[in-house]
Amino acid sequence: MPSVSDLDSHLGYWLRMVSNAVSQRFARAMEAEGVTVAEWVVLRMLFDVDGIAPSMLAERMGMTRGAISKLAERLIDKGLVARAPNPDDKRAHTLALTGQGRALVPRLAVLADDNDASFFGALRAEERRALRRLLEKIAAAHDVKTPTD
Amino acid sequence: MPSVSDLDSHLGYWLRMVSNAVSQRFARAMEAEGVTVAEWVVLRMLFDVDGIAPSMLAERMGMTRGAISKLAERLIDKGLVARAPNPDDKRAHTLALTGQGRALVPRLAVLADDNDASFFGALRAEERRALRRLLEKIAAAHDVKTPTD
DNA sequence: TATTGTTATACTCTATAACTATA
DNA sequence: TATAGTTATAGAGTATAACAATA
Repeated sequence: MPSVSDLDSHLGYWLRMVSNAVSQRFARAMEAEGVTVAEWVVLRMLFDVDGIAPSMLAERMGMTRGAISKLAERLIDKGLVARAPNPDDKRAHTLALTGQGRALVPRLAVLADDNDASFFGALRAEERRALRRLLEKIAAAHDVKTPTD
Repeated sequence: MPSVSDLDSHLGYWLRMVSNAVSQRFARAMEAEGVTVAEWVVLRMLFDVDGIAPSMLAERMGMTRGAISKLAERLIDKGLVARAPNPDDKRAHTLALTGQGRALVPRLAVLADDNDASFFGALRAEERRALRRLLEKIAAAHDVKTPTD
């Protein structure tokens, strides 16, 4: 008979449960620094490319411009990011870290490293490499946005 | 120098990006049936254990009772789930699928199967098994809630 | 007209805490 | 007092669409 597949037969199910657990734990760790996971990603990207248009950020993060606007607003309120007009195109803006934001990123990076280490420490180094490779393969096949695009 | 680790050096980052992509795609597919991903999980669980207390459901899904109440309310409004008083303990309730809910689950299961197949079809069968095993290992090490607990 | 960015609106997910009824 | 469940409140994440300014 064509019966109903089990919930846990779906890889998507496992992926979601594990990913949510990792993210929730990370979010808790970053609460002490007053930052959310999505905010961390923005800060980390700005750390590298300092000075980028909101639309570019949206493109790289796979989000809409509206969502980026909201994120940026919160980071500006927190004094971590600054928004500047673009002299060449008066419609355009540029987002960049403030000194405070730039100083915060390394501290957050430590939390990210720690969280990763403690969570994926359940795997051997070889298994971690395998997981990484599998995730990258799926991402590549489905145009999942990645920070190095 | 003790510089800042790259975003994509974190497994948690990749996991989140891929998981979000899978879930978003699944959510889109189920929109046509008027159901969300969280609702699907509840329906699928009720399909097996028909007749369960909200508190048990919360336990199994790793959610709070408040969150389950809200989910249940929506499913009741949609006519997919029924809430009944428990005669033995007048504080307690029981959640169960309606006929309509029970009829819907197999259709949703097909969508879940299709989504899984199309997303993880980028991997060979052997790789899918490996991914599954790695995720289960992490889940086991961190008390991530699973449907078969 | 098209594009950049913001703002308004809306909905899901989730958590905490207050509350009600019962034990 | 403790427990089962609901309800209230709040914030994060996300999307769509309307809007303003500029190109």
